Amino acid sequence: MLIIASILDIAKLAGVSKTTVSKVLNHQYGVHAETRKKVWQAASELHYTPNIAARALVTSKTGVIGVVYDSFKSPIYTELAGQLETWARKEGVHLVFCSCNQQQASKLHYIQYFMGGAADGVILFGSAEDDYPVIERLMAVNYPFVVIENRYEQLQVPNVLVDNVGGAEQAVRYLQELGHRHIAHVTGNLRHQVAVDRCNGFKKAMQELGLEPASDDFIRTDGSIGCGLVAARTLLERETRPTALFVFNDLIAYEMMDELHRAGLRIPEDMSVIGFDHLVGLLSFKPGIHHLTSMGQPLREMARAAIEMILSLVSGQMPEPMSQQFKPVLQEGNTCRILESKS
Amino acid sequence: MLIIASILDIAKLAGVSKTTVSKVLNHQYGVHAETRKKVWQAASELHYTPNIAARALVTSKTGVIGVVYDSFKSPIYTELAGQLETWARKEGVHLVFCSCNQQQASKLHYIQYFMGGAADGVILFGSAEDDYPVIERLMAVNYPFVVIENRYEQLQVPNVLVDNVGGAEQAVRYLQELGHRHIAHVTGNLRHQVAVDRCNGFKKAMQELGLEPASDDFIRTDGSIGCGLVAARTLLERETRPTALFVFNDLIAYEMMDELHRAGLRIPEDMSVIGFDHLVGLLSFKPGIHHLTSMGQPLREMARAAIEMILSLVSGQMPEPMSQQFKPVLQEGNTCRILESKS
DNA sequence: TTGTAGGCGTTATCAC
DNA sequence: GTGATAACGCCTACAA
Repeated sequence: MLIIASILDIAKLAGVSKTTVSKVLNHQYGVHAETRKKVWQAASELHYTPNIAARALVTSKTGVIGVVYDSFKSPIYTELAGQLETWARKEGVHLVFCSCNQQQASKLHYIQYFMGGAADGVILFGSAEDDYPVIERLMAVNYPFVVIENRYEQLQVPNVLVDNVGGAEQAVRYLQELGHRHIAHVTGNLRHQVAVDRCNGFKKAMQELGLEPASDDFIRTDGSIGCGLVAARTLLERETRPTALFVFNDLIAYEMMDELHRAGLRIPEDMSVIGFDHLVGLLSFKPGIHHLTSMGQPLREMARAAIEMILSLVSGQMPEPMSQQFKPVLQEGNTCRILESKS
Repeated sequence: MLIIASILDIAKLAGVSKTTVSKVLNHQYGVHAETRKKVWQAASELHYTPNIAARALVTSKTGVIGVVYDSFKSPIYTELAGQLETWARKEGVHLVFCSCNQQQASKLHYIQYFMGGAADGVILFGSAEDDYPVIERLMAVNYPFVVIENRYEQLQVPNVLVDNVGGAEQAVRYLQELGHRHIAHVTGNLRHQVAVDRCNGFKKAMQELGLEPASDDFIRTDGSIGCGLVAARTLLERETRPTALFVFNDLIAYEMMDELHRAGLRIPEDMSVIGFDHLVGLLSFKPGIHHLTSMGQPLREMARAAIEMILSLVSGQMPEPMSQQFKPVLQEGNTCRILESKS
């Protein structure tokens, strides 16, 4: 049987009242040094652990922020988790994470768990458009939340985002400046706003540069593990191939390069590739050769912004500004080559 | 201001008592269909969210298990997180994760958070020897917990582990069968039991095979990101090099291969490498060439065992058996070559 | 300096 | 079928 001592137990053992114990435990003034010592003595003897559920019930504060993921699988997200941790620690709050593995029902459960007193607010990670009900729920009761990497067209919510459109444009322009004219785009899961934005950025830049992409220059994927292989095979089957690829993210890009390599294509000689995310942590242990050129996300700053926003919301203020957007930064590797003009 | 409705609010709106509302919400019998409808109506109107803190206070059950990590950085751990999720869902419980980023104080805080009513039990992830205080605390109050990938010599605790000693032995034997005689071991952080075990397995197998490793055949690392580079350089400086490496884990192995490759060594022609963990998820997007031979961990089974154990503990029974050990499985890639005997 | 009493939102017991 | 009432462990006036 669980034998967790309560304040009452301490009070009995120390021969004082509950109030006195509470005061001592919370480091408040107005208790005799002698008494204080007795209380601490009793507390440690009983291995006292405060019942935060009960405490939260009366103070309605837990000092904890919940973070809701779709999945822990994506390395860029776990990277961001580390950054969030860092800032949270600096601000003196704690973070607990959960992953709903794409199950909307689970997501709702976790949100309710947090709303119901387990956390003071939540950070929601970029996810599907099916999130509207969740968001509406949160807004209805005015529970503090911040969204990372996801926009909701009709709703004005506190969010931290990356300029995916701009980043995509920048990637295309970079390839164009290297001399590429025929550029294809490998999409992510277009049910996610992130993927839509990067795709739109690609379209926009191509149009502005007068490079009309053909319909088969959009290679669609669902962003799942292994989708890069499929995309690569699709590409390999074509009779005329682009000279460069702008790929939704680094994971897919790596998978594709792997498969293209296997088919005998050299990178960047036969195909230039630019990704998105700049997964440095992982890059460090990948056997040589390819250091993927990629649009990097300023994760540190994003994490900081998210923590600051949620904390101001928790303390009852509207964050200023309500929404922050960060610019991706091009990180050059060795997977894009200068194309000599052959025309 | 937060406006979360309570049962009392619903009761007022529906014109019934708190008790009745509670019964309806918990799907209990003995309420008129009419009344039930009214209650649900009022609940949804007020966006009712149950206060799990208050509920936990009276039922002392949350339906949630806490999982405490040292860090989310290790891919093998996030992989395991996914597996835990899967089994937890099957069993109808939810999981929340936290990472203490090597900060012992943080770890204690999270444990207390969970013990104090936020979870029914915790799963502790393989970590440092400094964990004894935490474990003792948990045992003192009889709070349900399971340890994954960590042993405590003097304490008998419910744990799920991998036969690291046996796995290391198997790796060495494999290399020996391929003809290798001079094998070096790159260690992990020897403050972790896992690293000590794999090192001991290496020693044991070498001894049994009559291959006495020299003292500089142990290349020590602290397991942190980038340590593989350092290890590789240490290796490159030596005048006589081993023909094969047994590396603590895949991450370090990849880093080393990267650096060795850069220095002009070919793998497996000039150096055979075997790792530990078999990070398949990551392997899939690594540009060709090297598919690391590695000792794989049966994560699915481990996750299942951990969930089952914690649940039986939560329900008041001792898990049977108290401790489960799983055998690593050799996964052949293309980083180990057959050594022709030159003697 | 210390103690008493009330209430946070929920569930459970037991009358009505 | 329904509704008081008491607890769970904690904090915080306020009284002694």
